[in-house]
Amino acid sequence: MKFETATIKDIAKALNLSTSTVSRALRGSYEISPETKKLVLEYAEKINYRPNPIALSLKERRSRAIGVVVSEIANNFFSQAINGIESIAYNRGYHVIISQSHESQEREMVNVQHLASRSVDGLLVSLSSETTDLSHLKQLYDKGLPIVFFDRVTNEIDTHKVIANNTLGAFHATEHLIYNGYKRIAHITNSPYLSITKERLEGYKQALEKHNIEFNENLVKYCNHGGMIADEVDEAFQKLFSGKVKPDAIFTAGDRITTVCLSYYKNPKKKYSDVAITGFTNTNLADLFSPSLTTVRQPAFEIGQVATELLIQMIESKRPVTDFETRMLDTELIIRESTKPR
Amino acid sequence: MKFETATIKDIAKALNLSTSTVSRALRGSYEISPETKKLVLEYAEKINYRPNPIALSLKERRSRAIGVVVSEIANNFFSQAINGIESIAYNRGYHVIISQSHESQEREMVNVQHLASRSVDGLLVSLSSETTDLSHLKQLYDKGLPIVFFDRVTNEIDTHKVIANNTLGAFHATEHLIYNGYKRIAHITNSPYLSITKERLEGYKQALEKHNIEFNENLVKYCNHGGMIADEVDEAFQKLFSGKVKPDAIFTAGDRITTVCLSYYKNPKKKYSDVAITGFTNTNLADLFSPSLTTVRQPAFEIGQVATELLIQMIESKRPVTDFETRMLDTELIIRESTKPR
DNA sequence: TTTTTTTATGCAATCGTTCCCGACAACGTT
DNA sequence: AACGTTGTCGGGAACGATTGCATAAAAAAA
Repeated sequence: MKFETATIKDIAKALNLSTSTVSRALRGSYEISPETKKLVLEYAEKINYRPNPIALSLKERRSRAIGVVVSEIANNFFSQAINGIESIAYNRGYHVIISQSHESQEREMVNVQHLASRSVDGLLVSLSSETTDLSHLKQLYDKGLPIVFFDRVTNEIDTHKVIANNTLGAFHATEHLIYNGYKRIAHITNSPYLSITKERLEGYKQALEKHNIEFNENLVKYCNHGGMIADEVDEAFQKLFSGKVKPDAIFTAGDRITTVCLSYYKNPKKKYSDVAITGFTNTNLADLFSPSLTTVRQPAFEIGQVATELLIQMIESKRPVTDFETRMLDTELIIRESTKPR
Repeated sequence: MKFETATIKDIAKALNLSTSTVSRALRGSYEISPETKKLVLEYAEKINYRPNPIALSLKERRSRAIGVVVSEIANNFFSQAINGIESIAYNRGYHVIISQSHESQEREMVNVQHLASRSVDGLLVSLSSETTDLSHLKQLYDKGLPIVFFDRVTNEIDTHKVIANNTLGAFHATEHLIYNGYKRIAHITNSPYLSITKERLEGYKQALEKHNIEFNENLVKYCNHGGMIADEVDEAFQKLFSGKVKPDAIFTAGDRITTVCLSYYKNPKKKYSDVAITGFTNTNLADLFSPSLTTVRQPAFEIGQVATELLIQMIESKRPVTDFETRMLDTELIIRESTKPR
């Protein structure tokens, strides 16, 4: 099945003009006489002419499209960030092409390759939890493809980065637990490769240190796929509560981990009602859980916006950008029942 | 900032061959001698040559991209459906470009225009709740752009459609409420323009009729933006409970409406504990609510898959497709606490 | 009337790729 | 020796749009 659109040639033929004249008339060039211009414009309108963006891309060597690579759009943080990305991109005349890595380095590489090779003008990337090898991105970046990282960033590539203040967010959440009397605070977190994991762990440690609570390695559990595989969260949870020293609070890092944890937490057989729980998540259903969930909320929409602005700035810059910044946006601790003093 | 990639010309020049020979060697044409082929292939590999998809699109008059138009990716149903779409599309070598209408006819039109004009080979559409005028889609469809509707469909365009069995799903949910002793069952639903609204209302009515409960117009409230604007759900809720005959159960249609309703339902000031609640939603957090929520779950992933298969079939068909089908997939009623007998 | 200037238009190259032809060896057949 | 095959390869035209340059006709200046 083929889909035929009117081209500049059709107009030229119909009006007995050359394609150049039509092209210029369409773009309102002063060289074209008002009558011809009017003729062309009216005919173009009549047959509903639209310039072929693909031909334009080829000519101008740009596609006016930006690629987004995230792990899962079903994750609240990312769907909100994408809304932020779109809000800026569409206003500036850019398409947004979204692809998901599903936390797999393999799929991330394939998607990036797919998006690159001149079909996008720039990339907005949040790394998968599996990613340790950045050569696929580095190669493209070195060739001149603008890339901005957001949320899950890397130090291996020197470019703009936009992140939440994860360390401070984790610090506040942990300190909040401490203030409410909790002492054995477990931390279930994402893959240790991720920047967000390191930053949040750091905040967690800082809060413990400030309040003279000794850091206990055994209270930190890593879920290498960010909770995408429920089993790994299950295992982390089991291990935490099968040890000698059971935690009296859980601090989770990551949307998926938080909700999956909550479902174990609500296990009807075992009672965890003495255990406090809080975590990073951007769900807007936290009020509806029982107990309602204390959350660390990231400014996802704004992160998406800022990252997009920086990327478009890079794309449209005449000279290579060499001065890079890392924008950090504050998180918000929303206190609800799940962390109240017992 | 510009991003340079190696082209077939670079290879030709380096190897002192013509572009045609290089092109043929790369595609493994039998006309090229094994030695030349090897030479070209090795050099291409060395400089990491990737064919320019834009040039290919222009030449082949197809982009190997399909456009998706949904109201909100943050909606669980849609993000799951998109996963289904992707799973098929990527395997068949198609890109997926997602755009959101945010329940606005205006934005839907802009996005569709943007996606069309030869930059996508076909469209997967779920209409916005505001859409009454389909001329933008009709025009493109008549020109030969393959379109498949899913979830929120229309009769005005004769093409493939993929939907959940909304009528039966609504019927089962309503009947379940009736079996559990509820009699004054309210129905809070989406915009009356939408196919899903009509179908679910129909199922609701059928269940009432079967059990000899008179249909009461006042128990049905419409939220014209599918719950995107919390106020309209608020109003619907208020009206239902300010009347003389208060409902003893609520049946909601739509992800957003269901969760927003739940938050009013959990209003700490007013007590709705006698009121049962259930609705269409694809959240996987229903277990975590309090009370845990009885839901009608749609096979979102499968709907996305089937729609994509049908679309690609249309795109790749040599002759215009004239035989259209409407695939209907079963929903699943998952019974939890929120509808238990009181 | 002739020359210069202005105005309006067309030609052709370009972007990267494919593919229809045509070119031209090195054969084998008559 | 003349011709047809076969195997390799290059030339060049597309695909749709833009744009520098050339050029025709018309208008203005000489």
